Amino acid sequence: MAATSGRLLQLLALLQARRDWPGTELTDRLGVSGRTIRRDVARLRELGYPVDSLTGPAGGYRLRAGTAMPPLLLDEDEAIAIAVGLGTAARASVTGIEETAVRALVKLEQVLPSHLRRRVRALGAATISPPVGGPTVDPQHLTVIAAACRDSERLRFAYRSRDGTDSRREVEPHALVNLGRRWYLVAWDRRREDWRSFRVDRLARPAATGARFTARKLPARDAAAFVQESIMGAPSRFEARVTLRAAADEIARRAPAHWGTITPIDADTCEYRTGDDDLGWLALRVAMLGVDFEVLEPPELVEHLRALAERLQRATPSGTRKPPDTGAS
Amino acid sequence: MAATSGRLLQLLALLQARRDWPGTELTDRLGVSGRTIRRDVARLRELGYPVDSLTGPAGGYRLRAGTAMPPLLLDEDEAIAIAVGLGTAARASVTGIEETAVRALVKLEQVLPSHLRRRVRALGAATISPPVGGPTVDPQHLTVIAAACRDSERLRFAYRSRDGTDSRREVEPHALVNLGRRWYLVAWDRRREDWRSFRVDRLARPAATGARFTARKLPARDAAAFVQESIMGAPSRFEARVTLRAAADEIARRAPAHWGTITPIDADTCEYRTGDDDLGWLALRVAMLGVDFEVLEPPELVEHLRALAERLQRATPSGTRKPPDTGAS
DNA sequence: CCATTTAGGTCATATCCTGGCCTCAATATT
DNA sequence: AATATTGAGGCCAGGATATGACCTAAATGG
Repeated sequence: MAATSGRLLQLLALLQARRDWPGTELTDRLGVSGRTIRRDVARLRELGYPVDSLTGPAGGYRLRAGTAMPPLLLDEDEAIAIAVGLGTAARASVTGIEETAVRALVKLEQVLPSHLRRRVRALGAATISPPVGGPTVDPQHLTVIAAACRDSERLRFAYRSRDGTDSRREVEPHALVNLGRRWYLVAWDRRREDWRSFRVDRLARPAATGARFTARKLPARDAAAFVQESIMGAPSRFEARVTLRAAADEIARRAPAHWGTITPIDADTCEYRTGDDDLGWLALRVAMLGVDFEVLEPPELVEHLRALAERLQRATPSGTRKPPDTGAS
Repeated sequence: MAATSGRLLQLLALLQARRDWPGTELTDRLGVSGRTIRRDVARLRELGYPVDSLTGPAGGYRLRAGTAMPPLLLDEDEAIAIAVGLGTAARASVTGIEETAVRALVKLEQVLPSHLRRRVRALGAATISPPVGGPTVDPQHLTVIAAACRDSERLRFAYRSRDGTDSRREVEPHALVNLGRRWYLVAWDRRREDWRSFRVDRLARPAATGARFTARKLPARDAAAFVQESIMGAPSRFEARVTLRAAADEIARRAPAHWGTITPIDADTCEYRTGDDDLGWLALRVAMLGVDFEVLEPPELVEHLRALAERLQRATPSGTRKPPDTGAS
C-alpha cells in the first residue's frame, strides 16, 4: 500500500504549513502512534530533509532548510500565486531568470488542476507589464512553446514577419531564448527546411501538434548565439548618460540598483548611466526618478523626452499662461 | 528504510521534469525492475496523482493534471525563479494575490537551502518596482514578518512614525495586510499595550525574538478592516478621468486591462478612467500610453503632469528655441 | 501481421512497518 | 533544585508489504 508514502507526504505538507509541530498534534493529524511519527521523522531525515526537534514542554518538530530542495506541498492559492509570480518573472524582470521561470512555469502548468488553471488565467491577464508600448508576450504562449521545446513536439503557429506578411508555420522547436527584453523561438522551419528564429510577440495561436521529432543539430554554439546572429542587423540599443540634480545616495535609495549605475559628482549632483533597447522605457526610467536632470546622450533620448514633454504640455493647458506652441519642433 | 518513499518522490520528480517517460528509462534511472515501476505508478495513482500511460512503441508514462496539486519537485534554478517571482508578485501586482504570494514565499524560504537563499537575495534586489517614488518594501522584511505572524513569534523592529520620530518596537504580530499598494502589519504593541497598524515600508530591521505568544482577539472584524479604520484619516485616493486622442481598441491593446476602464467616444477618441492613491503613479500610467490626451480630473493630476512636463522641458534644452522659463510656477 | 510496450495476476521470499513497551535525555516550569 | 513534559530510540512480535521473476493479455505503431 501507498499508505506510508502518502503519510510521509502529508507530514511534509504539515511541516511546511507551519513551523512548529508538537508530536501529539502530528499523531492526531496523521492518525498513527507517536512511535510511528518518530519513525516518519527519521525517514524524512534519511531522505535528506532535516527536521529539528526540541524536547521538553513546548518542544516539537520543525522542518529546517537543508542542502537540497524538499518537495513543495502547496495549497491551491499558493500554487496560483506561484503561477502568477512566475508569469510576471518570465517577462517583467531584468535579472536573467526569465528562461528558468518559464521552465518552472511549464512544470507547474503540467500538473496544475484545471480549475486552478482557469483562476490563473483570469489573474494572469491582470499583471503589470512595464515595457511601455513595447509588444507584450502572453505567458500562455511562452508555456506552450517551452513545453513543445522540452518534449520535442512539433509546433504550429501563425506568424507575422517583420515586413507585415502573415504566414502559417510548422516547426520543430529547439529553444526559447530571452534576449534584450524580447523572447525568441529558435526552431527548424519544416516548410522552409531551415533554422529560423521567431519573435514570440509576433506569433499567434501556438499549438503543439502532438507529433514528436528527433532533435537536429543547431548550426550555432547555442540557441542564444543563434538569435544573436539572426538579429545582428537591428541591435538598436541605447546607452544613456544623464546628470541628475540630486545627491547620489538620494537616487540610490529610490531607484532599484540594477536600473543603472550612479556616480556622485558633487553634494547634489550625480551622473546616471543606464541602457535599454527601448527608448520609451529608457525615457520613463529617467522621468520616474522625480528629480531635475540633463541628458548628455544619446540625442534620441532628448528627442523622445522632448516629444513627451510637449505631449504633456498639450495635455495640461496651463490656466494662466499659454504653452509656447504645439506645432512641430 | 525509506527506499520506497524516496523512489516514489524520485519518480515524481522525473515525471515532472519531462512529459513522456518510457518505462525502460524509468527502470534505468530508478534501478528497479519494470514490475516495480508499474507498481510505483499504481501507487502514485492511488495517491491521487493521475499518470497516463500509452502502450505500444513510443508508449510510456505521463503525469497529468489531476484534481489536487501534487508535490512540486524543483531543481535549484526553478526554486530560485519561484522565489524571485513570488517576491515581485508580493509587491508589484495589483491582483489581490499579494498576501498569498507572501505566504507561499514564507513556505519556500523555510526550506530553501542557504546557498540558494543567497542567490535569491542577490537577484531579489534587482527586480522592477513600479510604484514611482513610492516607498518600496523589502520582500525580505515581508517574509520575516509573515513568518512571525504565522508562527506566533514576537517581533522587534525599528519604526519611523508618520511624524518622523523613530522608535524601537516589540510586538505580537497578528497579520500582514496589503491595502491600496501598501503593506501594513497589524500587531499588539507590547510597550503601548494596544493594537497598532504599522506601515511595513516604515519599519526597519524586523527580527523575530524567538519568544512565542498566544494570540489575542483583535478588536475588529478582521485585520484588513482594522487597517482600514486606522488609516481612515488619510485615504487620499485619486480617481482620474482622461480623454485620449486614440481609438479605444488601440488603447485596449497596449494597456493591461486592469489599469482602468476605457470608453469609446468616437472613432479616434476615448475616455480613460483609472484610480490610484499615488499621483505620480497615476500620472505615469497616463503618460505611458503614448498618445495625446486631456485631463478632465482631478486637478491635482493636472498639476502633477504640468510639473513633470516642466521638468522634462528643463531637461531637454531645445536647440533652436528657449524654454519658457525655469523658475517657480 | 509483428514488434514493442504497458497491464496486471501469481508466487516466494525477504524485508519492512506498526504499536506497545521500555529507559534515557533534554528542557521549561514551579 | 525538583518535577512534569516531550522527544529518542532500542527491542519485540505479528502482520503487512515490497520486490523480482515469470507469465499472459491488451493496445498500438509501422
